[in-house]
Amino acid sequence: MTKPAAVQTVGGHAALDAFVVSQLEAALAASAMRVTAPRRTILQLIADRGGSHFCAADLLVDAKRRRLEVGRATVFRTLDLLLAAGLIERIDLPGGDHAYVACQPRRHHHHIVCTGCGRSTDIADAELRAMIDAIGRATGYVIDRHRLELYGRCPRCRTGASA
Amino acid sequence: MTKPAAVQTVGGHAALDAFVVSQLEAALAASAMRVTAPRRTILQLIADRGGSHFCAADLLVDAKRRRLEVGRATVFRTLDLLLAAGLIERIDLPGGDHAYVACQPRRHHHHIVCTGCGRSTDIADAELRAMIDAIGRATGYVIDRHRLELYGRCPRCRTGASA
DNA sequence: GTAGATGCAAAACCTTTGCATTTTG
DNA sequence: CAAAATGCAAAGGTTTTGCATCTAC
Repeated sequence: MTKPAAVQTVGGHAALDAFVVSQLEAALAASAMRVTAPRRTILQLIADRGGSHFCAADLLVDAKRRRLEVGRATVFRTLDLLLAAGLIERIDLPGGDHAYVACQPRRHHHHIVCTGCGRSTDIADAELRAMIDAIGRATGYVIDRHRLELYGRCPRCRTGASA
Repeated sequence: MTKPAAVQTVGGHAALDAFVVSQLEAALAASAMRVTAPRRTILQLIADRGGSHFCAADLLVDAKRRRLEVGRATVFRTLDLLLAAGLIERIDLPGGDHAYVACQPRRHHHHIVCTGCGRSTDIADAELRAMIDAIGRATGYVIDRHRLELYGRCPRCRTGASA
């Protein structure tokens, strides 16, 4: 049996906390995109989710609750933007719906999503690359993209709540 | 560096070919669900896709083209059924949309999806389990579910067409 | 004969788009 | 000031649902 080591978490939800504006400006300015109030608002809403996954509708609800003005269309457009910038990533929940999570920009990684609190942690696993190469050799495929998602219960949820 | 072996393909699209009806009857009868004409039709449509991924709309189109009668609602309902029975699985394409693929029933595995022809192959990789355990240990999560999807070009598409 | 399945069409959803107005750089 | 972004509302597409009818067991 192999001994898979080299597992390294690369940080998770803190990614958008204080950096919010700087990350945004860096990413957007670099692409000739403008830093606007609605975009700041949306980034803030995402940051305030504390790392839990969310979908467009969630943000709209949060915004409405906090009486922040953002249009539906703008939320969708901004999510696409953040996705392209690598500040958020699309994940697919076990149930079948999809959501987004804030994550380390521009670095390949995977996610563990807690089925308890919905928070996610980024994972960088060099091992995976080797395994994928082996699968490619075994099947004859040239594998050029992959996606790994893990679901479970985070330390906090295991000790805190029951179940 | 680890030497990931134990990669074993467990067969792919042939799963629904001849077995169609028997599989269906086995799975459905076991759940007090009925074997009906529309369900057979849908299974046939899936089988005839030759292993390529598809979505509900694709089947509707195929059905219309072949003048087979199936209602929209029935297609959706049957897909849910087959999903629950493990005869098909939901996958998520790189582009973001999701689709289904026929696969080995009731055995845990992963998919390689060819970005050329859309066909998929099932993969059983024992290695992955070890890696996931390691990630669990490293992060403190209790991982109870995972999803791995690989995308690339299959041997046929690499040799046949260019690009 | 009866529980379960079908089909239709309407409803519910989610996401995108057109366009006039506002804002950023 | 020009280009880009916003917001609204309407359009588009997909999946679900209610209900009367039909059918497998």
